[in-house]
Amino acid sequence: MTRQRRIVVEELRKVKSHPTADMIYEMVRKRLPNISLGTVYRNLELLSEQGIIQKITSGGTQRRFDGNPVKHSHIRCVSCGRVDDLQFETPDVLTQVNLDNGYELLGQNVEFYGKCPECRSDSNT
Amino acid sequence: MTRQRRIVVEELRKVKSHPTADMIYEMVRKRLPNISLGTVYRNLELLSEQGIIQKITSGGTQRRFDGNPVKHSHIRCVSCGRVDDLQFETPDVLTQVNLDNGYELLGQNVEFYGKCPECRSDSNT
DNA sequence: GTAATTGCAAAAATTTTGCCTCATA
DNA sequence: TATGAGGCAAAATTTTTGCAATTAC
Repeated sequence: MTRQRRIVVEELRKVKSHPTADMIYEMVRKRLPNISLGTVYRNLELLSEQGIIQKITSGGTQRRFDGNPVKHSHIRCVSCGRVDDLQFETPDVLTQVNLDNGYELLGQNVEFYGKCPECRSDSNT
Repeated sequence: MTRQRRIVVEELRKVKSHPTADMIYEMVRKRLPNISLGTVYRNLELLSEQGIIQKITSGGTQRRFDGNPVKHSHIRCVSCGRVDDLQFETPDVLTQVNLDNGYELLGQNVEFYGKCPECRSDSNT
């Protein structure tokens, strides 16, 4: 666990948002001005493989990361792409789905989408 | 509705899989050898804005598209990234979630993940 | 001391765009 | 025929990688 890796995790955990790799790069750079974007990518990849953070499925073009390793639901703004956590307990109906397609079911996640407070007020102007 | 756009839709509807833009490009190219990748991208974007097809949130680095404009659930293979449709009716508990975060709720989707038949047998060898 | 990691820069991969020509309605 | 769309190629964006130097344990 290098300094770079530790600080990537710390910065990611500091925010409740779900930043993209280059947002994280900018955040980390305030503390480690010499860190390179490649290192940030390499660490995000490693950390998510190890289950210390998670990659979240993204609607847009860029990946987003979540400092919370525990699966939970998100809501994504359809206007600006921002992703927030959502208090939501996965109901049993989801975990007990019966697959008939040959897949081994490993998990599930509910994705909500909507319009975030900022974008709502933008469209009111 | 040009020939290119029509054939993009036709090819996308032909498959039950959820191809990436360049997979669609290759499929369409068999019928229209001169089509350009840019056109495919432009049409996929337009068609999904118009609700004729949909972009689906993807775990990986590339976007995937779905020829079926009706929202439905998917299961993604954690090994190979392949995405299949899933017969699954959204339960009421999901549509009646009470948000307290200022978002306007527009919809929701359940994402399942697992290991596809091919990848299951790969790991058995 | 050894193996893993970093920084840097180049490359790869994916998506978007400008511009001029051509096709569609 | 006017407008929107296509083809091509360049650019922009996002992610990955090779390599020599450095760091963690």
